[in-house]
Amino acid sequence: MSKIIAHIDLDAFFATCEEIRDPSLIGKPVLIGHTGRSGIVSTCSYAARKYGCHSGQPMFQALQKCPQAIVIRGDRDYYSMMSHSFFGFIHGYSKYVEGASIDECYVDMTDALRNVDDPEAYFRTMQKALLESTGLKMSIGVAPTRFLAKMASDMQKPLGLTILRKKDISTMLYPLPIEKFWGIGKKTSPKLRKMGIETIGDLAKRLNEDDPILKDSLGKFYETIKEWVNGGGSDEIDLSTWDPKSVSRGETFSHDADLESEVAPYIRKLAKEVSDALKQDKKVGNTITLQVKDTNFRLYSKSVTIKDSTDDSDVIASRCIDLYRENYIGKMLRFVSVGISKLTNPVRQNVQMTFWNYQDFEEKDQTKLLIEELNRKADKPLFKRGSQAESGRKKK
DNA sequence: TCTGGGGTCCTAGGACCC
DNA sequence: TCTGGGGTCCTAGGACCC
Repeated sequence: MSKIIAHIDLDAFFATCEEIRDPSLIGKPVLIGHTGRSGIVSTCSYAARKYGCHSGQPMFQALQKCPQAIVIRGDRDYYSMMSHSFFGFIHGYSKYVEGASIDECYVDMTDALRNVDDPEAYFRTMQKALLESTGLKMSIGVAPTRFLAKMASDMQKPLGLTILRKKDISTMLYPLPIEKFWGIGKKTSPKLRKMGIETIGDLAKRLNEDDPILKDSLGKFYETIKEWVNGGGSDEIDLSTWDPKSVSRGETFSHDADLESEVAPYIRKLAKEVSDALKQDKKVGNTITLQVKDTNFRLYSKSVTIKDSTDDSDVIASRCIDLYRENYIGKMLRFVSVGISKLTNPVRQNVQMTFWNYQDFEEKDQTKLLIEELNRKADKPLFKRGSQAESGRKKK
């Protein structure tokens, strides 16, 4: 018995939030984003889309297409508050909700629909209830797997409802152009087109023929999507709360720069923001990454792994400035970002605490006894090949 | 026409250890 | 003196998504 997975996506979320706050905007072309140097459209209303505006577009270009558009900078705090009410609303229908971004989620509706005769009517009522209570519009894709639900929610918008059953894959999914496939973007799709793959159906055919050339160019993704196009793949909802694996902040300069004296203040400011974010999340990290973009948009990335994990803004900034200095390329740059990864929770430092105790014992010449004791207590040996003990000993 | 900023995951080569 | 394979970690870069 297959599950019923819904992928729910809010339509033109940021723009709709603005319409809710200021109803005079309803029906007008609205662009969310900033107008400054290299500003882009992050979302736009459906009225603006009629003029050829779309997200990711440079702002000046959107304004050329639609000069009368209303530009709004955007208000992350307000949008995240609206996002909370959306997630609260969805939780009223199912406890199996996985947030995929600020405006989209996967929901296991199997239990919720157990005694429902007309699922379509049920989802329509749900859409209406959200619209009436918050003003938000959602498009829903319903399918037996996450992938199919995601593809389905995009088939009709706004306020769309698409039910995609396994038996309908060949008529509903296969005719779509390859660019619509989730996970195949602007680099891979032209490659596939060169191989004669123009639709998702073409891709499915080649996958099922076990095309070795295709396999070679897709790597690990090959096996995954082979399942997907045949109606397989995950139908699990991950209920764990989001646990960031990296934190970064970046900024485009007000004018191109290359001198350390110009770049370093940006690095310090961004390092402070990264540090604040780490502290708020109660995390520390030990791989520090500096990224810069040159004027040709080439991205360079340099990183260093430090021994002691940190959340300190001075440590992060000085490591990044070192990286900048060591790798100075003498090119004009337009963007810099500071990031940290290999994050851990410093609360979980029991292992280290035990280790300090271990040092006390060491002085009493009971090292071996204690290591044995610790290893007995832990599922796995705490000290692998003595390496952890080595690095810890130097700490003093 | 000239392209933001925040993330995730994958790949591939080199160092080092056993 | 020449030989090997596997595992893990680090680094850089790339593709993709929202």
